[in-house]
Amino acid sequence: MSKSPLIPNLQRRERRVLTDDVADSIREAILSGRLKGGDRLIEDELAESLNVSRGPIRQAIFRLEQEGLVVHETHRGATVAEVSVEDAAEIYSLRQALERLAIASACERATEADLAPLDAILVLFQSIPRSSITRRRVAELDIDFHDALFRASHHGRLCRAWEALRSQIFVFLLLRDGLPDDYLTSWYRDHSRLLQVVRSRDKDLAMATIEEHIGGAYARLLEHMAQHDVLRIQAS
Amino acid sequence: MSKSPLIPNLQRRERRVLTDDVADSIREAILSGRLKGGDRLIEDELAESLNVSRGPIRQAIFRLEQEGLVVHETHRGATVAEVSVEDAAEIYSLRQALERLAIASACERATEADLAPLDAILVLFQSIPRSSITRRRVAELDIDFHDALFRASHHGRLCRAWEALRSQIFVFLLLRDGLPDDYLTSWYRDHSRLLQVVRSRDKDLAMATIEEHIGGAYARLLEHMAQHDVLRIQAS
DNA sequence: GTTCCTCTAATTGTTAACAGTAGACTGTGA
DNA sequence: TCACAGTCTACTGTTAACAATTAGAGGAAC
Repeated sequence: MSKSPLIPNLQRRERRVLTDDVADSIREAILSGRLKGGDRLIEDELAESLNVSRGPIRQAIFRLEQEGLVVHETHRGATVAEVSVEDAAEIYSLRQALERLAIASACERATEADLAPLDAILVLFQSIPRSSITRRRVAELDIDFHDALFRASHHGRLCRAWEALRSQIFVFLLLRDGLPDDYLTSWYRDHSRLLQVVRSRDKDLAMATIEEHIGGAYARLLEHMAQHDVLRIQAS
Repeated sequence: MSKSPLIPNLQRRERRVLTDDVADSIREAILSGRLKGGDRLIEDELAESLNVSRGPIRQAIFRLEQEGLVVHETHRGATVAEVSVEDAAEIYSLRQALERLAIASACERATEADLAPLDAILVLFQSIPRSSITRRRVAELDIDFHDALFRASHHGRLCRAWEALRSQIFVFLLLRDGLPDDYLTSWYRDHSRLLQVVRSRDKDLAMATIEEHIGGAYARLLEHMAQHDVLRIQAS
């Protein structure tokens, strides 16, 4: 019962509501591949399997639509979004525009306290034994790093625009299966370089660095999609 | 490539649903000033005055939150968003990033058919007698013009990011009361220049032009907010 | 065989009643 | 006067039943 010791940390824990849990469940089902592109999301089915009524389900679907994981048509229902090469182009070009602004704002406004989480993620990454690391774990750390970067920009609306893209990027990060050693080393090098240019407070350098960073990620994604038939990740 | 002349205007007429009407009503109430920053949006009140149940009201509130016109807190209800000078900085910096990408994409991908609406808006603007023009009408044409520009970018996700910002920009456009003649002439000159650089297909020139365009709008807004106490548009 | 219609089943949109929470409002004691 | 319980009220979160819409299966006309 005493979930609040005297004064633990004044973090205002935002109250969780059913919709939050439902959205998390469905999102996880999509990201883990249990739900594939094109699959229909039928409110009654979800309601029964998650043991809630349709109200929270509807709201969760609406939220996931904002995240770009779900497509909803009036009177016709919602389906899991399918991603194509064109979607990748949209997602990464928009991402580049957003991250450019994020890193520029971070150069101006980030405090050392804002940058500490970025350091922490890099340290955490290094502390994971290479043998036990997974594709999913790297993807999570990647998203967490950029999350922290957006937060360091102190730009609420920019963060929300990023949140509308984040899950879709995560989908792409999970596409590849292998984790070659050189990828792991370049991951660390690239991200610590990002943090370094923020600390340098050189906006132009920072923007150029992150443009190359995102551009590189997009190039690798395109290459991967060309090799492994991209249509596989669409509805079969 | 004629666009299916057999069946003329088979625009996919999207079905309207109660939530759409409710969202329009509340949005209009906010934009027209009937609802002011800080005002509470009480579901029962809105439901009764609009003669619908709370379900559609709730969905509409979440949609307006997505548009940035409303702030919602769990178990605490929704209020009309208040805008400050800091919000203006966020909105215009994000807008600049989005429009930069939009005009660059439009340079690459817009067809003449995509640009026709832009021409039409300019012609329409010129056709309105200067005596009967209103601040609101100019604001609408302004938003319509940029709407069409985003559509011409053929970038769905970019359009959705713009939609999350559009209404908030509209609020700022309505702030000023006067409509000096030189503003009207510069409005036309600036926007026809935007259309012109898209037609030139010179991405760098286009991005530089729109950066100046948005930057100028932001500068005028700041000046206005400094003169007329900005706090007036917050909750009194 | 094809085209059109009708009907039906599945599924979403809407409503109204119920449950739980946060903040205001009392009254009490120093 | 203030601090602090307990209670109350107004509101949001949730549910389940009802209404409206769509897609598809079958059947009749040609």
